[in-house]
Amino acid sequence: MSQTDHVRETLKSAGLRPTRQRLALGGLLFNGHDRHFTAEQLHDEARRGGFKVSVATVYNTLHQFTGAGLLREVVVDGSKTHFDTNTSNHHHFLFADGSLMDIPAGQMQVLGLPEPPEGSAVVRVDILVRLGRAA
Amino acid sequence: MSQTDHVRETLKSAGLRPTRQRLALGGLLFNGHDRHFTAEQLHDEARRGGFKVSVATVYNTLHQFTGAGLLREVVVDGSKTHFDTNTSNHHHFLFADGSLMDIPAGQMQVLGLPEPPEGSAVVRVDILVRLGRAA
DNA sequence: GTGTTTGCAAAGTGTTTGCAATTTA
DNA sequence: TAAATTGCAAACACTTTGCAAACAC
Repeated sequence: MSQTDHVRETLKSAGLRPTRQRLALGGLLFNGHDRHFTAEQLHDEARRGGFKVSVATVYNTLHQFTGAGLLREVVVDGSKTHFDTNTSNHHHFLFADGSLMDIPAGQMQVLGLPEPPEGSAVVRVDILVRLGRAA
Repeated sequence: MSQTDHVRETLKSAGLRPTRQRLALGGLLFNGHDRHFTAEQLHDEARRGGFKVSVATVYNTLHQFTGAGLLREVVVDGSKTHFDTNTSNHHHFLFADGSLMDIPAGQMQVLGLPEPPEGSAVVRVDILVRLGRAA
């Protein structure tokens, strides 16, 4: 199965029409490698690769992908929104330069988490490990 | 010691001049209760209390307070910046309505955190427990 | 064909900045 | 009086929206 077919298949199973733009952006994202990126980075990458996409479409597409469970948003600071192609349960290292690295949740465990207040339930636990230069 | 004197003292020990604006905003914040708020909320609160401060000054002041270690920023989503008067080591519950509640770090422990990559060191670990309505 | 998607530019948020006027020490 | 701080409005960065044209099925 070609890479294009794989993306086409991914979109179809997510209920998204395989438009030219979605195929192009999906081709950059769903290639087997986990990656972290912002809308701007993906837009730049697409244009450098010769694909003409508007910023608005990149944003729309990323939100559609996220809504379809193909991407996850990662909140690391107030400015840009970061997306992650790894949608499984995991956490992150945040490097001093702003880049991210996944930490598989499997090897981690949080002890002592208090019960959430009456009427609420835990939806997700996000752990962000902020890193600096070694001492 | 009056509340005003307490704020004045707090500012002085942080190396910040006790200007009218800082005293007013500090008075709203450093009253013994831990609170979470955004710049806009604090600005509204100040004006409702009859104090005229510009948005720019609220932002400047919050950043000065943060730089002086009197406040902490809490990242919960890409939109607004949240500030926290609790500067000790702790984590957060994020309710469905966007409000926050502190979780003392003392009772918590994270197991299985991998070593940070060569050349970097852990600066801080932030845990955000996202809550929804109970099932 | 018919409903969906795109692109553009304009509007919207939240936040920062430049600079003259004001205030503090 | 000298240096720090404020307020305003304009500038900013990122993101969303409205709507006609283009496209997928």
